[in-house]
Amino acid sequence: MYEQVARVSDDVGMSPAPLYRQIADTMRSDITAGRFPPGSKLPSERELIDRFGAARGTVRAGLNVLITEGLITPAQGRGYQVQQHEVFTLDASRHENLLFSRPEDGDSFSNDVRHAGRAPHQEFRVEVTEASAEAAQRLQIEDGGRIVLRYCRRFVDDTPWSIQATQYPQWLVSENPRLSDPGDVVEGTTRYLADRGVKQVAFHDEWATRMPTPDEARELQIGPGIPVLVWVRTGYTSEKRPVRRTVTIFRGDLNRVTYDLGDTDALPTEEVNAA
Amino acid sequence: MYEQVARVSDDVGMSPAPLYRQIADTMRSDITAGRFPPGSKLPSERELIDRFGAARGTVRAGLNVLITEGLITPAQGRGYQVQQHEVFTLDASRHENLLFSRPEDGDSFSNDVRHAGRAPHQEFRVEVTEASAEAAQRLQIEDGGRIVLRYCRRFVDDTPWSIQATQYPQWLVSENPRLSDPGDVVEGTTRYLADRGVKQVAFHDEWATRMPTPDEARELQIGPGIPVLVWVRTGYTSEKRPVRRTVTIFRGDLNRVTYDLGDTDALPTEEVNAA
DNA sequence: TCATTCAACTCGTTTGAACAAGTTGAATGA
DNA sequence: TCATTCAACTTGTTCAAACGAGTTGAATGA
Repeated sequence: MYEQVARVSDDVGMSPAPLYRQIADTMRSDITAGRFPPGSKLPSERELIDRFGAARGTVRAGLNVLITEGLITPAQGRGYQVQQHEVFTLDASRHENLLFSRPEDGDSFSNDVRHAGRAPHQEFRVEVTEASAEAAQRLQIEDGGRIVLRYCRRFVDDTPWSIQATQYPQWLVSENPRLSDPGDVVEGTTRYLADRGVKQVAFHDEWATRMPTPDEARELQIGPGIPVLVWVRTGYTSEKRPVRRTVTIFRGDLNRVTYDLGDTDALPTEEVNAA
Repeated sequence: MYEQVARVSDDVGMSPAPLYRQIADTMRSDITAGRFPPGSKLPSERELIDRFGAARGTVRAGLNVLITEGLITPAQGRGYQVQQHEVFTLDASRHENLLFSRPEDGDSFSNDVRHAGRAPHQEFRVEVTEASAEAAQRLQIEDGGRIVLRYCRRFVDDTPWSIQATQYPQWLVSENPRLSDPGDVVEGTTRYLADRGVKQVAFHDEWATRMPTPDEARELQIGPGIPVLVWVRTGYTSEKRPVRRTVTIFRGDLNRVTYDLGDTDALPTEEVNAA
């Protein structure tokens, strides 16, 4: 009976929200209502100061809320712009079928991106290090054993997309030297290994999200308010032997992941999964 | 030839990093180096003002960087505390085997949480609405058709863990009325449906990350710097018929997800996957 | 002993000012 | 015409001051 009264007192009886939050709330609903569509420019701080009758610091505090929510991006000299994302979807469960793809198709990233009509680009770097305790455990090698780290930073149309670090145990690299080739392995490393008899028949995937470290934010060119997706895939051979551990950091605003599970015949043949 | 000179000028020749960023960088490395372990308190603003010789606003700007990185949390009157996470791992691929579990085990959430020695708690709410265009398409019903929305907010030891909204097409609820029961379906709704002949044999999962909306931040009790994981699972029967679409919002700092793919016999039997 | 009060601490909000630095487009001059 | 300059914008950084509001523990008093 007093439900509505209680609600009202939640709003009215409480001390009013601080001004900077009112500014944030107002601008947020203006954005989500479409009055400032993605890619458009917000009013300048000067205009907002006049509109809300607030000091500059207060206006900036309000805008900062929206920045940390990933809604807007500031640019010195140019104003604030509403974020516009273009989402790329990765089908992680399809990747287990990668071994059956044709070798001339190239690696799956370039493949997917080109299929979407975009231009892929990759940078590689290879390092040899000692395995950390965790890496050693996951790759089932002795503590402090050698591993080869294969870094890869990926771009789509020159926009940084993901950074990847794959750990291979030394014994595997010795038998498959192209893994330590700092250049691209055109057909993809998984395919390369499979062709040489090291078939990954099972994967353990882990997904998490967090804010990027400063290094990651720099490499992926993302500012505050944009989280990253962290993907850790461990690949196993049929002898239960782990052969690689890949850590991929995705820009959270640009990427989605899908898994198809169970009797895939029961799934719609043509997933019309527009975001 | 001038490569190195350019590099040096990037570091030395450039104007020094602004003071608030120096403060952020210093405090960040203090934290990551373990000088302020998780759960410990940072020096007060007053102390940092003295240590860095900066104005209070500048110190706060520095700390704000760490807040939006999810590293620290401020509390009025109590100071800044280094974040401490306790991560809960959800095995999403195991859930496809849920139908073969024993009915008396209860739903999988309560199950998992109790298995970890924690106290689960759930709140339910049910609504009947018209399907949005997207919902109608995904659930393969006519546009504007009725759907039943089943909300669930989950807690672990009274900490908000996730909020979930499941859409069921009206025809399914008519045949299985307990779906519109605002209370808990003890054995889990998937199990309940399976027992009544509606077996979900395939799933399409989508994962994404973003910053929470203000509503989500309130419901999950998370502040700036903590992203959410968004999980959308669509369940299909063997007749290729979608029967539900579940959207789950997880606190990103508390949750991890795993998938086991491929020939699971090749995976280590006892996953010692400590974070 | 025990509950209360309250001073001294903490962070939260807001103002106003000043200068630095990046961007843009119009005016300028070759 | 075309490149340059520069004024007038934009956001970025920093300072100083004041008051509000939550927390804590020691002093106080019953």
